[in-house]
Amino acid sequence: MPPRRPTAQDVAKLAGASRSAVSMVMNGTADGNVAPETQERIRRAAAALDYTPHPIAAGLRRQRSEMIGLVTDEAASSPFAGRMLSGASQAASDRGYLTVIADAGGPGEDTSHYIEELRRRRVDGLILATTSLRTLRAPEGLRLLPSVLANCHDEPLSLDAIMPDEYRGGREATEHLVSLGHRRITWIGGGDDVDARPLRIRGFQQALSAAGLPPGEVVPAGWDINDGFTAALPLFSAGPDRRPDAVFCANDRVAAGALLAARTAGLAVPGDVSIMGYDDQRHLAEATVPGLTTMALPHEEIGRVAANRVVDRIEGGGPSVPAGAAPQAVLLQCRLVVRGTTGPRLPGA
Amino acid sequence: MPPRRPTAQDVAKLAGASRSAVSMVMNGTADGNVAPETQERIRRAAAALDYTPHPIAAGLRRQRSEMIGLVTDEAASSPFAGRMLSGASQAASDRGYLTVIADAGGPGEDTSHYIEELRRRRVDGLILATTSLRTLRAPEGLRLLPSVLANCHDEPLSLDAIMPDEYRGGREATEHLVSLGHRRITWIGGGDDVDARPLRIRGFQQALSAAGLPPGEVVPAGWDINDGFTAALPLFSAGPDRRPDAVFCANDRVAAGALLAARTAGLAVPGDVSIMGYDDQRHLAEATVPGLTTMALPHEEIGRVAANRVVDRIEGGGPSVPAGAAPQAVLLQCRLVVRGTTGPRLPGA
DNA sequence: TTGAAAGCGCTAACAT
DNA sequence: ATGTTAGCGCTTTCAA
Repeated sequence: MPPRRPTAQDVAKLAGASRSAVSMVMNGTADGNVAPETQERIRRAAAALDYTPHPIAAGLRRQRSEMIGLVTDEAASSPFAGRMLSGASQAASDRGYLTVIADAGGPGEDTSHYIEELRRRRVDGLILATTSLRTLRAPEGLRLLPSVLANCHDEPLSLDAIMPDEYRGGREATEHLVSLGHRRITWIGGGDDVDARPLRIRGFQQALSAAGLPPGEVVPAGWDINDGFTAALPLFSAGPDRRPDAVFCANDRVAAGALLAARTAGLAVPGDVSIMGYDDQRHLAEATVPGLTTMALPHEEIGRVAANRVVDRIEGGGPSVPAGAAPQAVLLQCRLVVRGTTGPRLPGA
Repeated sequence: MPPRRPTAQDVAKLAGASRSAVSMVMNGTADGNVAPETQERIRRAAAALDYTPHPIAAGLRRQRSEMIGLVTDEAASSPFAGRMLSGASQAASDRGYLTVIADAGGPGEDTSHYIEELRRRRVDGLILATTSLRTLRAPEGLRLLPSVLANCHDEPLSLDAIMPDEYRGGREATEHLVSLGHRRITWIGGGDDVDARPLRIRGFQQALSAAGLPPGEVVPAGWDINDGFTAALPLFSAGPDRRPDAVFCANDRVAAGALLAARTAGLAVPGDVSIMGYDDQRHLAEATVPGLTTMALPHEEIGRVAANRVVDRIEGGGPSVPAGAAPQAVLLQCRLVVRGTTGPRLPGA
């Protein structure tokens, strides 16, 4: 049974001061209101009793819970959700907020029920985070308290949205390949179901064009290892003068399949062909032979930035978007992670 | 700005009843204390005002927060953490509890700081969850309120621990291979750094022995794709009469490497050799060609069971372990997921 | 500079 | 069967 915890009253008694003095000392509002030596006695008494203020009582008084809610669509099935959660909870904790979570359990699931539940619990702010980048209609409940969208946005933009800069990621990944001397670069994979794909492809074509190269070929396929394998095998089986120098894969799983296809076709990676992934999926990208070069999605940072922004809003005191200020989409940079699947083409190849 | 929410007082006034009657109606303790028609009026008034009780105020009065804390060691870098979080938060929510999270950020990190922080915030109970199965020294703070360990345990057992039954998983996976007619089965992978490995291997040997087969060969290696590849290649390159019928891999990444090695060695899977994984790592096991047969770790269920047990303890009112009752280790079954990498050996092979 | 007092919104014991 | 009252532990205003 939890032993009874000391209250501010106990501390006041031990220090020979008043309850309010204790409160001020604990909240840092004592200077100029409480004599320094009284402050010191209070601090000592608090330490002696191992006193910490009761946040629920304080919250009741202040009408704040010092909690932010994090609603996810499918934390369970994503290898990325953990990074966002951990980034957000870290940042929230650094600013004195607790993070409470609610997971809808699936990508299509309605999150508004969870949002209402968290509102009922009086969270001070909300983050709605999706596992893969998407456009959605923001549930009305979000508008009733400070909130931001993470890895998703609504159209037209009515709430702050924190997202990866997929366009720039696509561009910089391609620039990496071009800088290695590759000229014939083919895009592989990805269906039309994910918002990120067209952005990455636009960046891809943009980089090629900026380098004075013709548009790259785009081979559609799914998002899984076998899709990458199936799509890449015929490309790699073509003659040396007809096959690509490099492939830019829609994600790391597709890249893993392409890697497998290269091996099957008897091509050396990166000697004969370079392979670029996307996502930096943990326990996959670093676990292939050789490790995948890839663009890392900044999930942890997305969580961090989203939490900080919500807290800013809470402490700024306004609703999600301050009256007069337009909601903002914040694009965070993806990070190039160079491992073993990209390199210059070998002369002999 | 959040519009001012109605209070029990407002509802009482509108319904022409007393505050306490409202309280009882909202808490389901009204029957026998409040006249049925008054109850009905109160319910209607509450609905009209869109009233929901203020959980912080209730918590202050009841000395309960209706929150459980979930402390993880490295949610960010594990593909499995999400499943535990989502199982736990789902179960907690079903029982009226909010889940608050704190992530230590790394496998070696000290969690006691986070446990103290959550205790300070007056969570009613705690779950300490690790990303991979391990033995640890339970931080003292856990003993001060209802708590359980998830995916880990202490030695000697002083707290309830919810874990996968790795021994049985190893046994049943092996039984699957044996039932397909395989006789020469080799274990591949896994270092001594993970508690799960010896258990899985014990199950493996136990199943072989129960089938009247000699002990299986154990080839140590790491836990990643390249480790599996490196370890499997020489095995698969041996002559048909010297190579294994099947390999049981320490985890799915090792199995993915073994699959690649089989392809490199020119072996058909499962025609020439069957490959068994472990973990059911999302976006890997189902994404290889063919999909990996594997034992799924019951992470979601671990989260669910852990949360339910904590809530049981909270509502039972005792400390982590009721006086007199021994702490309990609960082993949850792993689930065999048959995909494409296991099957009978083809006659011609 | 200090301390007393009034709640925050709710629940539970008590009086009617 | 109903309403009244006394806090839960804290913050903050106001009077001394």
